Amino acid sequence: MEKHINKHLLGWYKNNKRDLPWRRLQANKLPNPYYIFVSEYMLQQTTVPTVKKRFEEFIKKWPNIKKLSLISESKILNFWVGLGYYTRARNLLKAAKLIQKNYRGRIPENFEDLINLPGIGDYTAKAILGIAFNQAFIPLDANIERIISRIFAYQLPIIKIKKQLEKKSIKFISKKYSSQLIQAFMDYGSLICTPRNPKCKICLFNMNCKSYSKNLQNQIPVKNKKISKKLLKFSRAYIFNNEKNEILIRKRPSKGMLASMFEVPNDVWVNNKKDLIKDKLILNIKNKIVSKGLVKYSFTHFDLETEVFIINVKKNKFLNYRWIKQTKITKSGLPTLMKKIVAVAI
DNA sequence: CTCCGGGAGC
DNA sequence: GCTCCCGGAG
Repeated sequence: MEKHINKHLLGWYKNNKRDLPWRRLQANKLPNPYYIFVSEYMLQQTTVPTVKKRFEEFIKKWPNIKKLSLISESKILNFWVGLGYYTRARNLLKAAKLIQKNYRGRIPENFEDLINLPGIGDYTAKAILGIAFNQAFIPLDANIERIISRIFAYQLPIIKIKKQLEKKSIKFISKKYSSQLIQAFMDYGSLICTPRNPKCKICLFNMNCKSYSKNLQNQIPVKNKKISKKLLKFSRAYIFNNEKNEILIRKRPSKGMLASMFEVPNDVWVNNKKDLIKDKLILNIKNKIVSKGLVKYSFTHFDLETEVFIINVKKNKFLNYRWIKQTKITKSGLPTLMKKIVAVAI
């Protein structure tokens, strides 16, 4: 059955593959390993459409490991703005520096070396080996997990059946066409065997799908049991606007949320509104402070509600701070939350 | 507006 | 098992 499904997938892939910039084939009929390496970091917890917009920009700036290995962390963090999960950017840069130093700039072609690089886990190591080097692996991403759990109609959350999925996935591995098959699976999951309302009617191997035969395709994969309602936290943010229409920003601590990213001054995030404590910068301000409304923002494990204030100040009262022009906010190194906060105020 | 999808580190 | 963001769908 696995061979039969693979054949359909490979045939389908020929005519239906997504045109993605990191997939362009080299003379050896495989993609550029550096492109796969970079794209897999970007694709962790981030959807293809978002990565598509940013990948080519990245490659233009840093076209190979060597170029990338020479830059500083602040450069890559500044680029990463809007992609989120900023640890990925730090790890990508660390990995590039290690590859330049220890492997003369060549992406390692074996599992051991890859998985020891920062930011590369089981999935990413197998994805790089399979897609870029055509080695016989099946990386279990959300698409492939969904397809396999539907084929076998597993009625438990993915997290509970990782072992079974891994075992089943091995039978699908292709020695000869590994690179194409992996990408075929992923595209099929993204376009046909979709998370919601899968297109079972036109699926090429619906006769092999236990979920389809039991009409369970909309229940599988089973959702992870509900995480209790997200915590709501509170903050207040202060837009210091100077006579040149510039806004004061500063760097966040190197640990925790939005680590080392820029921010506008804001109070420590607290669970109860009444526990809010004014940020040091605002304490001795006599100028008029005007509320501009609320910004709600959702993180992985809590939501944040921030009241935004604007204060007109003189630039020379705030030495040792960075300012950015109001007109340059969208292109600035501010993470998305901070851009939304500024947008409410101006 | 709410909900949901998407891997690694510790 | 908890911590890390953001965009798109409904």
